[in-house]
Amino acid sequence: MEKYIELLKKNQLKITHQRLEILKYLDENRIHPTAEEIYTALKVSNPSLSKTTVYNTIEVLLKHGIIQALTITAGEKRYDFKTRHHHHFLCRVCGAIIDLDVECPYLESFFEGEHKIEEVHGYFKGVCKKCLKKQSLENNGGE
Amino acid sequence: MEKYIELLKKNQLKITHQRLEILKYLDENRIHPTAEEIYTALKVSNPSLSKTTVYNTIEVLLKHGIIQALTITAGEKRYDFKTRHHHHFLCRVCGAIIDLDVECPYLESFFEGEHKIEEVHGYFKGVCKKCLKKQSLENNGGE
DNA sequence: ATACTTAATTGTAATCATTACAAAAATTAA
DNA sequence: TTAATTTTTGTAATGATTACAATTAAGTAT
Repeated sequence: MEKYIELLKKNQLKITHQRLEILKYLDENRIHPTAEEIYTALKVSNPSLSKTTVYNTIEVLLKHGIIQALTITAGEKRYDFKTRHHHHFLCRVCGAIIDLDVECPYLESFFEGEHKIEEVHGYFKGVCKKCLKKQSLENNGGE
Repeated sequence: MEKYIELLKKNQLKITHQRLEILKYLDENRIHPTAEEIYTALKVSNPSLSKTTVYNTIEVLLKHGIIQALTITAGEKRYDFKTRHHHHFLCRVCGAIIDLDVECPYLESFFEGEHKIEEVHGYFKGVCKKCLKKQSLENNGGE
């Protein structure tokens, strides 16, 4: 828990029980959860937790660049600890969002003298490795 | 208007006044509008138009691959005539969404034996060329 | 440790985009 | 033109997010 206290201190944010819990959850559950998912998961052990607190905390963490928002699925935002740059893959079968370590090596050169790029988001959609394997087993193993 | 009739016929869709208007609007206004924007724009000349019709039509056009959805801005979906593959740039100053003709040449090789990629979305956020120019004029021209 | 000041948390209500649904109207084929 | 089937329409419901005011907690000085 000490690391989350340090993280908040470093950003001159007040250390509250709720913020620590949310940071811990995001750190230990790299599943790009929605606000709802964070709320539901933490409500169990923190019954007094309010959904508004989750939204407030997310907003503060975003503002300080501690987390980042994903808009890969429309109609809901998902959140991610900010680490090195990476892309995301959404599996349409199991719904998992998987981090991808691909990066286009010539990105910079594309924008010489053009727009100023501040954020790069790469989203891929399809079927993940695990679901592909499951499908192929079903097809071959079928009677 | 003949081209939109052909497009609907080719997809075995019923030719209705509303569908033709929506197709025409999307074709002539390549601004990646939201359902709301389409509705507001067409309501002027088609007062009987219902928002539900816009959503219904969008769904049908999506299903037939005539248009595609963008989730670059969270909380709302945006729609785009499906053309050759391209990425998108969102200007945080003027809000414009600009089509980009960049594509990563090594994309395919990244996924050898991995997940099955069905959609590729590249989103960039920052400040567009036009807004950059405006900003630099303001800075230099200011007394 | 106590009191004070300020900021965070909470719960409820409001908002915005989208979806569900049933009745009315329009399209297409005979 | 008529009949069968879809589409359109308007209203109501849903789901995520935001606004807001009262309560509570954190941090600082005493």
